[in-house]
Amino acid sequence: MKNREIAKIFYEIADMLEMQDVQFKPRAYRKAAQNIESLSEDIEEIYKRGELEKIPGVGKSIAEKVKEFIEKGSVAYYEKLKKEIPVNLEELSSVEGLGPKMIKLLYKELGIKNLNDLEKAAKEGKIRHLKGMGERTEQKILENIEFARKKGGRILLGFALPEAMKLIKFLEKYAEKISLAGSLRRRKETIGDMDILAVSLNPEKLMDEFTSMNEVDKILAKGETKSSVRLKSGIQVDLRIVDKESFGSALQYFTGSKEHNIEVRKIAVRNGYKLNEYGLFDKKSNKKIAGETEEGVYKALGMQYIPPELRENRGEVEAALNGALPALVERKDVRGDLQMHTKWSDGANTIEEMVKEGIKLGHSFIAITDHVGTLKIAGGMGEEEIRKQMKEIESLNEKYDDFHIFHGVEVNILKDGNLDMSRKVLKDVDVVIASIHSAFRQPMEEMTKRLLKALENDVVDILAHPTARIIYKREAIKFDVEKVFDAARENDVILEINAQPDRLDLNDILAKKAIEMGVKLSIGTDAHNKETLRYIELGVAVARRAWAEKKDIVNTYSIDKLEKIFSK
DNA sequence: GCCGTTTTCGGCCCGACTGTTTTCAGTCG
Repeated sequence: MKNREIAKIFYEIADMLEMQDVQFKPRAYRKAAQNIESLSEDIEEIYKRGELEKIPGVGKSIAEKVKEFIEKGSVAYYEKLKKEIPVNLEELSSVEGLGPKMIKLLYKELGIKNLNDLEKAAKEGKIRHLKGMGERTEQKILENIEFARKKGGRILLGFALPEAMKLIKFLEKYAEKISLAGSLRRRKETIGDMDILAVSLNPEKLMDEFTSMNEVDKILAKGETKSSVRLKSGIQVDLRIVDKESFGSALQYFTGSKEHNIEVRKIAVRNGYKLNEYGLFDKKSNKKIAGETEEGVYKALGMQYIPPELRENRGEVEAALNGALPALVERKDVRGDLQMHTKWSDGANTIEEMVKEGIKLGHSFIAITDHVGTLKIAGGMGEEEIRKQMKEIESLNEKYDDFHIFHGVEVNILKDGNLDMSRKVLKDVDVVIASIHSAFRQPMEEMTKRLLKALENDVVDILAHPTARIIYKREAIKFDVEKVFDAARENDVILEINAQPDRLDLNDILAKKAIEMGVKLSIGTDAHNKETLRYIELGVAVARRAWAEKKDIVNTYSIDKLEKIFSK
């Protein structure tokens, strides 16, 4: 898929146009980039059908550039702009506080093209003499370069969420109301920073407590209504305090996404209103229509309440206007976990320990899916061990009579698409999870064939972590998504949403696509110890971001129904 | 450069904080 590549080019064009003080075009390019980036379909397919201009935000001119990129692998307009200001935009704009205007100034005056140039100039005290700059700006740049290098920016949802909850728990003592906002509340797979919103009878005290928390490494800004700190863990946290009457509109505003808010504000304008963080106002009389609750704001705009996970401008605004939002699956609908490992292979706990933890989490079933076959690193079990494990699970099922343990295995899909275990054994276990662990450097067509062969194998129930990506570490494997998802549906194979924080695979976009294609999904934590069974909530988050309803997620089914599905 | 439930031309979301300023531009969300 060239979607990301193309989106990146348009984002950069937007920045470069902004450097040249071009009006409005940057916004147009950014919008197109955002829409292309979140397409679930390969943009080349859309191009082949001649439907590029049907993508929102893509008109004649941008469609031309997409076409040019697909056909020639480059965009002349982009190359031309790059020559005018030949800097490493991605690198430089990763430094907090550096935007297009400053980057341009730094290049024009000092020839700064990348982080190294920037650091050198700052250390030599050259930046402070530029117009609009000073000593403090220079100092800040130096500090932020170091940070930009160290962190690379974003952190995983699964790591940010517990930390954020801890802060909320501490701060709520000083607040009347408090909530997460921003990308964390939307449960994006990675988080740039944490946003917290609060109402307080004693705002000053709350700000003081916030900026003096143990976790704080540095206070970046402190004001009456907004403060920012950097935690020792490197995460930036913004706290905003608003009036009680504005809490709903502020929460809506600070939850974003930015693109979602732009759409919602347009609806407001269309109705003769104005929407900002203080409330929804009648434009003429300036009378406040709503603002205390988010629900009230959406309602006043004639929309259904939109759950935060959907607020990505992927069609939710239109759906909410039409009363057509999905009834999203909830954590409480999920009755069990469909992938985990124990001491039988590479896990840390026994089956019984996993059962007990599952019960604690409110599950009524789990699937034990240890590695089998020649995947020796993961302690793959042989045929005899599988039979022994079967006996242990049988007796545990008798012991815990309100709880059910499915006996499963996770089997490797070999390079040729065959499974790494004899069919005879696989037929005897309850549930077979197939997955790719060694991706080689297979071309897309071969990878597609490999997956299709596995999906067509009648013993396979679930395809786990289908793209095998590791966030920020390993690229997703490339395959023909349409063909593979079609085959999953036709062969009644469930696709997994793997809930490991660095996997989240399928991701929200692909999972949404799978649902649209009629494929069923499962959530598996892939836990290798009992503590990480709690990652189930990350899987639910991805499902919700994928617009999944209860019926789309098999973890919500009864044990009987699952047994039938697995014995297909 | 895109778009249309007033529009095929004339609009395009809105406000806080910072650092430099003495009234504001740039950045961020």
